[in-house]
Order: sequence, then structure tokens, then C-alpha cells
Amino acid sequence: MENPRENPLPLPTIRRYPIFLRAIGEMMDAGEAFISSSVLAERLGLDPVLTRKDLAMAGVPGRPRRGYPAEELRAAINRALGWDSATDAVLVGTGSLGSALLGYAGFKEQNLSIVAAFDANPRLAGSTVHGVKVRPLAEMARLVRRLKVHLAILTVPTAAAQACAETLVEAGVRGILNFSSAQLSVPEGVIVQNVDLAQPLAVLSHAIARMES
Amino acid sequence: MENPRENPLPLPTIRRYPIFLRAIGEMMDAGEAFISSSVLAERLGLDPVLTRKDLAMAGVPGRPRRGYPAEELRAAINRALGWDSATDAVLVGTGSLGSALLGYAGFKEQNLSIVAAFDANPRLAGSTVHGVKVRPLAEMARLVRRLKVHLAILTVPTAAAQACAETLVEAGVRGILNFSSAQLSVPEGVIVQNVDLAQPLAVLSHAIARMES
DNA sequence: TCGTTATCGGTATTCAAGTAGCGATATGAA
DNA sequence: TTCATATCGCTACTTGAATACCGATAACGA
Repeated sequence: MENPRENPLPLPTIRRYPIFLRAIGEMMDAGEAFISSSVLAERLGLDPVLTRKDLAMAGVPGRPRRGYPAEELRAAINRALGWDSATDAVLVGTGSLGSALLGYAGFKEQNLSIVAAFDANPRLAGSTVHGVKVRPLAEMARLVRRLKVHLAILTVPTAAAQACAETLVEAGVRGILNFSSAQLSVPEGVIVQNVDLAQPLAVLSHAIARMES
Repeated sequence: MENPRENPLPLPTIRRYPIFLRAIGEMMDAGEAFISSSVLAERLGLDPVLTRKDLAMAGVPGRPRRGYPAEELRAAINRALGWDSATDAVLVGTGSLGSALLGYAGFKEQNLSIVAAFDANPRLAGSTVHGVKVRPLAEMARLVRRLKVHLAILTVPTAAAQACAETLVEAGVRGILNFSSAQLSVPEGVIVQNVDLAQPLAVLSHAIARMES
């Protein structure tokens, strides 16, 4: 099925796809034309069966004793993630984390280009961070609307997050990657994905605490 | 049961705990002495029953029509996460992401203090980032051993990650928060928690792609 | 004092994801 | 040409977490 709506991918599968894409890219660079689930799994330390099921979800048929055609597989996964066509995004909040994300190379791999950055601090406006010009927050609504940007990366302090989100949604943003710890409330049809750096730390320190007990 | 080994907390619960801690802290600042699961759930946009089950796992008994005693609850959750006593960590790789993490306030909330930072680039050595002095990589093994640090945050380029990990483990590190996209291989007893910024972006863009299809 | 009710805490059910088992098939070697 | 085998792809089975349900209880109001 081509229509993603009929293809409800398991959430864990979606999370593994970016990892697969990186490995597939490296294997293609090494000259491989076919990707077998066993080799890929070995490389990533995953279960081969689980890997095969994930790859099968992309809808590209594999061949016994060869694997999946690399180029088609990569294209299918990219399509499933909506990374097949270039997507524009804006970044709001050029503090230390926001600045770091402006320089994060991974976004480019995913056909995501950050076309503008904003900050509430007027002293930062006009400066350039990793090649992106920082603009005052007041220009955000107008520019987002004009550029028809649908995706925003939110790296503002928690207290400012809800107000920013509302402005962004009002200007046409459909998806927000929220790095603040605010619980954003947005209208239906807008998707918020929270990123919380404390979560992996919690998992790690709990595991260590358990081992030492 | 006090012993965490007998208390295998569900992984999703552990991930929600940091969120709960923040909210509980805010409610305590507002003068609340008791935290009810329904109020907490409302505030965080979660299911009240799910929230109550999570809180129950901490082992603190609640009271009908009141809720859980705030101070005890917070202490119990912190204990479950191993955040009850201060933990030292080192950070390796002071690129843009590493620098941002040095300034991340959330770590302090979790009793985590980054006692040293290292970078392979000798030109960076000696500089100070967010109050932490950057040292050359060559000093890492010795210092980690001397300070008896058990936790490391790894923000080096993917190509350098495995070598750094090995040095750290050799020097006594038990847990690694890995921000690189390398698949680290470490000896048994060492825990690696991977953090991949591409994953939440994948979830978000897939969701948007599905809606627009 | 006594009922009402918000909240806890346990049990049961459902659902999603991971795991296991197994037949089908194309490839490569004998 | 024939056979051995790596790999796919399908169908259970198991596990773990979320959801639903329901009884118990302590606080509050009448």
C-alpha cells in the first residue's frame, strides 16, 4: 500500500528507521546493492527477525539469499517517514541547546532544512548561528506564514513555550518538536513531539542503581 | 520493598518519573502537601489511572481523598531513579551539543554534576564552558579513575565514540549516555543509553505525513 | 452523627510489540 | 543438473504495558 494512512507502522519501528537509514547509507557507500536483514541486524546489535519485520513494513519485497534492494529500500523508508521531499522548519529559541541544534548535521540527512531562527532576546537578533540568521520573535508569525513552514523546533524556556506554540500554530505550523518541559496544549490536528533529555538519564541511572543494589 | 532489584519498574514508568518530579516540585512550591493522581494527571495530560499506577510503584501509600504525601513521594521517586544522592559525571566532546549539555539546567535538578569535560581538540583545552574547564582527552583516563566517576556523557563524533567508550570503561565508568550514532559495544555490566535526536523527528514527520496523506 | 464521594489499590481484560517456529524460494556450489 | 542453504515472509505464541472495572476507605458536608 502506498498510502501511509492504510499503513499504521508500529511506533518502535518508526523509531528504528532512522538508525536503519544510517546503516543502509553506509553499506551503500561501501558498494552494497542489497541489504539483508541478518547483516543489518548484526551491524546494529538487533534481533534479525525483528529487523526483517521492520524492513518488510516498508513494503519493498526482498529476495532469498540476497536481501532487499538497497536503493529501493532506502527510498521506501524515507517515504514512510515523510523524508522523501525536502521539508522546511523554523527553530525558536537560540539558547545553547537551540544553537547546538542549528549545527546538528543529522537534520540535513533527513531532508530537513532550518530556514529561519528566532529569539526573544533582541540583542541576539541579527547574529548568525551556524549559517542561520537569528531574527526577533516579533517577525516570526509573519515569516512562518509567508514561507509556509509547517514544522517548528521549540527550544525556548519552559515559561515561554506555550505562548510560542500558539503563535506558531496560528501561523500555520502543523508539527512541533518540543524541547522544553512544558506540557503544550494545541488544537486538534497539530502534533507535538516532546523531547526530554532527563528521560534517557533516568533510564540509565535507574539501571545503574539497580545493578549496584 | 526497598531494594530496587526486587522492584522491576516498567520502563515507561521510569521515563515518566522525571516529568512527575518536575510537576510535583512545582506543586510543592505552590504549597501543596499532598499530590493526588487525578490532579497530577490533569496537569500533565495523562490518564489518571496510569498516573496512579506509576505513583503506586514508588511504594509510598496514598490516602483516600487526599493523595500521596508530596515530600515522601518525591523522595521515593528520586530514590527509585538513583537521584537521591549526588552523582558525578564527565562529559566527553565539547562540540556544540556537548557545550549545550554543559549548560543544561535539568542535570542539576537530578543531582547530577558534571565534574569534568574533555575534548580531543587541544586548542579547546583550557577554555571554560558554562563553568566547566575543558581538558585534553589524554587526561581523561587518569582523572576519571582518580575522581571515581561512574557515569559519562558522550558527545563526540560517531567515528571517535567507540574508542572513547573503551577508555572510559577501562577507567571505571559504568554507564554511558551516548549521543553519537555509533553502536557502542561494551563489556557486560556497563550500560549504554543511546540518545538519538533523529528518532523524535522521525515520529513527528511520520505523523504529519500520515495526516496529510 | 451519618451519608456522600473523591481517591486509592487491587484484579481482569485488551492491545501492541517482541519472540519463536516453519515452510517457501532463489542462489550458489557440487 | 542437482543439492544444500541463506534468507524471506507468514503464522502462532509470549510478554509487557495500557485500559477498564470495582471494592475499600478516609475526608468532608449536611
